[in-house]
Amino acid sequence: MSATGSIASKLLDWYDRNARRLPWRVPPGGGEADPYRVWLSEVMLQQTTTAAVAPYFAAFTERWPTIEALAAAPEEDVMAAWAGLGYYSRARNLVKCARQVAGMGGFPKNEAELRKLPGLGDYTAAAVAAIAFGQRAVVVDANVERVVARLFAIDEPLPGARKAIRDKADAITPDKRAGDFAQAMMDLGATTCSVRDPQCLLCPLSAECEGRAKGDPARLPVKAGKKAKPLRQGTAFWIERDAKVWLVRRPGKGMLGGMRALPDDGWAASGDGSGDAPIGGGWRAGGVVRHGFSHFDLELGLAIYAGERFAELGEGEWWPIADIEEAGLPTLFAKAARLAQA
DNA sequence: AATCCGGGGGC
DNA sequence: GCCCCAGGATT
Repeated sequence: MSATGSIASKLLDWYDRNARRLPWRVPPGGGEADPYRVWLSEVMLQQTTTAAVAPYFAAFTERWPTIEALAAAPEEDVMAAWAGLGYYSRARNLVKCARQVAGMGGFPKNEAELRKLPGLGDYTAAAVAAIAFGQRAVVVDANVERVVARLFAIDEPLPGARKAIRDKADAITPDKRAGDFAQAMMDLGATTCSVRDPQCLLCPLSAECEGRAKGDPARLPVKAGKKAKPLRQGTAFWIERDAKVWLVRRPGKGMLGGMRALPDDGWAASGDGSGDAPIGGGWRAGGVVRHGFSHFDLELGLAIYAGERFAELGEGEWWPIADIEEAGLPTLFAKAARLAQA
């Protein structure tokens, strides 16, 4: 057997004995996967840990058991159900994709067609093709990047090394059991071949691993340096009347796009907020919320309304404060709402 | 090729 | 605090 073929068979053998049990996963040898559940889980798992996804996956599949059910749901219901999971363009694309696929009578079964669907990039299209449809596809996520960079001692820093890594992943991907192979690589990267502390003594590929042979596999993959995150300041406005609070809908694109929110002063990654309140009258300081986003940190001051000029309010809705949990506020504004009621 | 886009867990 | 995570879309 060739060296690359040996890697796949050793890994699959390891997977048969050590596969993680995950809510969206069919165990090895456990039968057919449901493409809807595979797709839904893969989208939720984009840049998101399995622990964070689990409760959302349970809630979504309970509420919308099929892609037809999801396709029929109002977009705002899906957005609210996604609240707290982050990267909200995923939720908008989820609805768009569900409606498209339901209209087509089901998911396309090959990678190239899957790749055309909204919210499916190179990774997700390959993962669905392999896991849901058993197609041979080269599935490369952050786990696979790490395992492959170590296995072949690839020193070039990411993201420049992407092509070399993909080529090596292609070379070791088997024709059969491509879905199990992909999940096995991810399990290996998530458990044994972990970021800080690779457990080479437990690894089924240790004999083939060039990174281990060279010593210090934990240094791989090498990553380019990151930019410093700027600190931005902004204000959110708590306007309360008759046990209700004034909420707005954020624009469809950009930060927290399409999500329900407190009115704010236009803070952004590129600069501080204006400090301007949505209506005139008296305001008092209600404290500060600190929140980290992927590319900047935010200090969000909370201003609490003490006036009566409610007629000046523009577009929005009065939301019962007792039901604030159901408003689907992203975490930043959920924190601010808790502060306002404290 | 860079940049924008969330949030939470682990150390 | 810092790094990371079953990435995709846009520019």
